[in-house]
Amino acid sequence: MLIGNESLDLRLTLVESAQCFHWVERDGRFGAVVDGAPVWLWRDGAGLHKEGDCAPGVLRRYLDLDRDYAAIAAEYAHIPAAREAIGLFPGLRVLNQPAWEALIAFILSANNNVTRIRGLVRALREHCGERFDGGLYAFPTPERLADCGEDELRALKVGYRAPFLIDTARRVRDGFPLEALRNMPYGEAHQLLTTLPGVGDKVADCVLLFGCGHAEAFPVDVWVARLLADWFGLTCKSRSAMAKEARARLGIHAGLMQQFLFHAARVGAMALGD
DNA sequence: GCCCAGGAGATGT
DNA sequence: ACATCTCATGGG
Repeated sequence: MLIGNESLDLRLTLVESAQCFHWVERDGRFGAVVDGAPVWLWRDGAGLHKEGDCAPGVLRRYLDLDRDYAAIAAEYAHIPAAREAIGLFPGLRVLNQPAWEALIAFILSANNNVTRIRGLVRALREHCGERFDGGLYAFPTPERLADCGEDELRALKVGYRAPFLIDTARRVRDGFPLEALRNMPYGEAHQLLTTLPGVGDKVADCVLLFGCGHAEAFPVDVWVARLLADWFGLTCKSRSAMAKEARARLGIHAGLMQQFLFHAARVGAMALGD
C-alpha cells in the first residue's frame, strides 16, 4: 500500500543514522514491529510502500513525513555548517518512536558503539520480545523487562546496564508518566527523565527528541561535542552547557539539526579537526 | 596491552 | 557546580 512520496531515505533514517537500532533490512525492504504488528517498508518509482497491518497514519507519523523539511532547511540556511549538513542528507528524517523503545535503546547506548548497541537491542528483543511471523520481534514490554533477573540480562552481554534496564522498567510499569512527557515543557520533561536509572542528560535528550516530539532536545555525545567545538567554536564547556548553548543558537528545531550534524560528523562526510 | 564507543553514577572537592 | 573514577563489552 502506498503511504506517501515524500523525500525519505529508509536505510539512512531507519538504520545508518543511529536514532534507532532495531530495523532489519531484507531484500531491499525494511522491517520492524510497529504498533503491535510487523511492518515492511520499501520505495519504488511510485513512492513509499508498506506491507502489514499498521495504519498508514501511524507510519507517516513514525517517519515524520508530515513535517516540512524544506522549511527546516530554510531556517538554518544562514549557518554554513548546518546548511552543508542538511544538503548532504536530503532523505534524512528524525523519527517519532515510542518513548519506551527510545528509552531502552538509549540506556543501552551509554559508553557503547552503534554496532554493539544494535546487537544488544536485537538480543533483548529476541530474548524477551514477542515473536511474529517473518522472524520479527517486538520490543519487550515494561512488564516483561521488569520481571527479568539481572543475571538473565547480563547473559545477553548488556554488562553493567542490566540493573538500569530492570529498575527503569519497574518505574515505567509502576506508573512513570512516559506518555505525558510529550506535552510537558522541555525542561520539565528532561528533569523528570533523568530521575530514571541509567538516564542522564544525554540519554534524556535522545528520548525527548526521538520518542517524545521535542524537536529542540539536543543530545551531546562525543561526536556532537567535537563538532560543536570544531564547526561552531564551542569549547571548554561541559556537555550540558554545550547543549544549552546549542539550543539557544539553533532554536526550536535544534534537535532536528543535531541529527544532520551528528551523522555528517560520524560518517566523516564533513571534516573534523584534531 | 591500550583506546574508543550516541555516558551515567558515585564520590570528593 | 565541577573533576575524577569506575562501570562491561567488543573492535581497532
